[in-house]
Order: sequence, then structure tokens, then C-alpha cells
Amino acid sequence: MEKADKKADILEAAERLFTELGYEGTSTRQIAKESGANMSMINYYFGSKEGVFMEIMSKRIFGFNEQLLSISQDKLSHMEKLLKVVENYATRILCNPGLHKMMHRELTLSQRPEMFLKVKNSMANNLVVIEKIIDEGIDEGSFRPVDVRMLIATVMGTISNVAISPAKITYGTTLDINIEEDKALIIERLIAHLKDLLTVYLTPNNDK
Amino acid sequence: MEKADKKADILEAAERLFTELGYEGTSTRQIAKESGANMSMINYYFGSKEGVFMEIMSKRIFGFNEQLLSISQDKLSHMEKLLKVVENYATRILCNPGLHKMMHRELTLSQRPEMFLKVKNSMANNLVVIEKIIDEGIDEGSFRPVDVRMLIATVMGTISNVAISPAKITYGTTLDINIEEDKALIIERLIAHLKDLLTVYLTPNNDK
DNA sequence: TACAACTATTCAATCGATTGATTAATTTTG
DNA sequence: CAAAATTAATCAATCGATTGAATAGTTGTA
Repeated sequence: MEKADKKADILEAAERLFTELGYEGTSTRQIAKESGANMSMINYYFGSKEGVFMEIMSKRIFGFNEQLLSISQDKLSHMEKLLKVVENYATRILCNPGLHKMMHRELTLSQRPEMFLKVKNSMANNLVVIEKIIDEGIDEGSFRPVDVRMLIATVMGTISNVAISPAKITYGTTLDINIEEDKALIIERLIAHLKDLLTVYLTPNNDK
Repeated sequence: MEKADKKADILEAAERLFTELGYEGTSTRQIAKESGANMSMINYYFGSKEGVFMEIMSKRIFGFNEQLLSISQDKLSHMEKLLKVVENYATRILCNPGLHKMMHRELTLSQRPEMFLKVKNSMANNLVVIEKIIDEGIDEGSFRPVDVRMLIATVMGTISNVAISPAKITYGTTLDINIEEDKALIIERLIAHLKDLLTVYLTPNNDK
């Protein structure tokens, strides 16, 4: 027996459409049609089109930070912590690049300030966790002194770039992030690269 | 004497509005109002709203590649070439972060395929130039062997991240890219970081 | 030089279509 | 029956685009 859950259907269709067409580019009629619900159901459940958007983002953002926080409190060296955080972060974003694109789009628009703040705060939280790990590693002497904010921009930027860029640009001619098998390979390759980069860049130079 | 150039006025207003509100979020009526031109002038000069968009992008993209190409043919070491290319690339993007945001937004939407291809090809060109430099450096033995595509994603991603992220997130608590004096400082800091990162990461390890 | 012919630019008005949202009526459910 | 869920129909507002006409500037011709 099919369990009809129009609310979930609407959210699912809306997320897909927002991801593909953007917020402004998606009409409430499209959402209704794709989800098989009547137009009024959108306002009935979510109040407005923006309400649907907020609900999607809230669901996704929630829990993004706990994972990082938990890792940062593990009994690991700073380098191990950092690499583990980066690995989790990369995996999370690359597993749903569409959503990441949508978040980025909304972040670069000063429209919808409520949503802007939500995404911004979510990012800021992740940043603080990583920053603390690196700062401590530097203080401890296990990391070279570097521009921490810029290094974080490098880590996040690399992940974001791989998630956002059209397949053919970033990964050579054969891999395509939209194909499920390739996606795993790309994630693996991205993580290996970031681990190598961070290790080489942060490890203090001994022969000096 | 004021020289009225409606065509230029429309382009100027449209670029500002597209940057602030996004393509879909900007109406032709807004463009007309802000530029002081009649609505039909938009279609008269550019054929359509999308025509305006194309014109803006074409103007900006043009010449982006020549500069890189010229550097890549200079009489410099591969490292010097790479750092110079990165410096130019970063400066170019950071000098007009709004436009870069707009390009990124449109690139993450599969809408407007003509524009998508234009931006994509422009990026691909820049990528090829950088890739060639690094590949040659590796072949020559002056660079460590690395995942070249991923390293380029790192360079471009870092620059993009600094250009796109809200001020308070990326550069600490005081600097703001929207303030002209700070912008120069941020660019300087970004370039210094990338040069340090690339030098440390690509320089072969001698004590092994 | 002078008048006609032509082209480029600008305008107000309006087109049909679509937007997000709301209404009131109906059906389903407990 | 009452509350919740769902529907079709419709709202005013706005969308991008087009119309036909008016104006300004240039060119051709005699």
C-alpha cells in the first residue's frame, strides 16, 4: 500500500527543482506538478514558496556541525583530527553536490536574508571547528605557522570547486560526478589530494 | 556636455542588478528604470534579456585568456610562471568579485546553455594553460609529482572561495572585501598564501 | 544649398502568459 | 459529525516582449 505523504513529496520535488533551476527559476506550479500535489498544498503546509526553501535548508544543515564537533573532541593528534574532519566534510558535500550548489547560489545573493544568515552561520560554525584544530597544532609546534584563514579557504574552496565545476573541467576527460561509480572515485581522489596537500604543507621543515 | 549612451547605461545597470539580484531575480523593468532607458530599448539593442546578459559576459571574458597565454610563453622557470599566472588570476577575480559571483551562479545552473558553454570554455582555457605549466615542471623534475587537476582545483577553489565568501567568514573579523583599502590587503594576503602553498607543496623533497 | 528619403533611436501603451497567493467548496479521515 | 486534507477556480501583480508611432540624425539627389 502506497503511503501518501504530500508534504514529503513537495519537499522532494522542490529540492530537485531548486537545485536544477534555482530558487527564482522554479515556480510553485512546477513544484506542485512534479510532486503531484495541488498548488494550495504548498501554502497549506509551508506558508509560502520561501517556507519550502527554508524547510529544505534547515533539514540539510541540521547535524552538519555535530559530526565535526565530535571529531574535534576525539583522542587524536591534531593532524589526524584535521584530516578526519576534512575527509568527513568532503564526503558530505560531494555526496550531494546539487544541494551544495544551491547553498552557494543563495549565499552569493544578498536576497532572502533569513536564508543567507542560516547558510552563513552554518559555514561559520564549520570554520571555527577547523580553525581551532589548526591553531592548536601551530601552538603545539606540530604544524608550521601558516595563514590559517587562508588555508581553510583553500580546503573549503578545493572541495567546493570539485563539487561545483562541470565534470569535464575538473576531473579529466573520463570521470563524471553525475555517474555514481565515478563519484566515489572522485571523492577518493579529492580526499587523497587534500590529505597529501595538508600533510606536506603543515609538517614542519626539519632540515633547516 | 553629457553624452547619452543608453546602450552603455543599460549594460551598466544590468550588470549591477544581475550581480545583486541574480539573473532570474532581475526584471527588465528594473533594468530600464535603473538605466533611465525605456523598456523597449533593451530589446532594441540586445534582442532580449538574455542578450543583455550575454553581452556583459562576453565583454568581461574577452581578454581573460590572452594574459595567461602570454605569461606562459615568458622566459621564466616553471615555478616563476606558475606563481605569476596565479597572481594575475587572483588579482583579476578579486578586483571584481561581484562579477565572479554572477559567473559562478550561472555556471551552477544548467539553464541558459549558451552562456553556460561560454563561461565553461573560458574556464577550461585557463585550466589548460596552468595544467601545461605544472605538467612540464613535473616532467623536468623541478616539481614533485602531484595530482595536477586536483591542485588546480585547489588554486581556483581558493581564489573563488575568497572572492565569494562573506567578508567576516574568510578573512577574520576586521577585513572586509567591500572596503577598497581592505580589498588590496586581502588580495595581497591571498597571493602570498598561494605562493607559499605552491612553493612548499611543489618543491621536491631533498632529504629523502 | 535645399528638400526628400532613409535610418537609427526613443517612446507610451499594451500583449498574452505566468507569477505567488488566496478563496470557498469538497473530500477524506478519525 | 468535526477536523484535517485536498481540490478547482480565481486573485492582483508582474513577467518578457512587442507594437505602431514619434523624434532625431544622416545620406542621397538635384
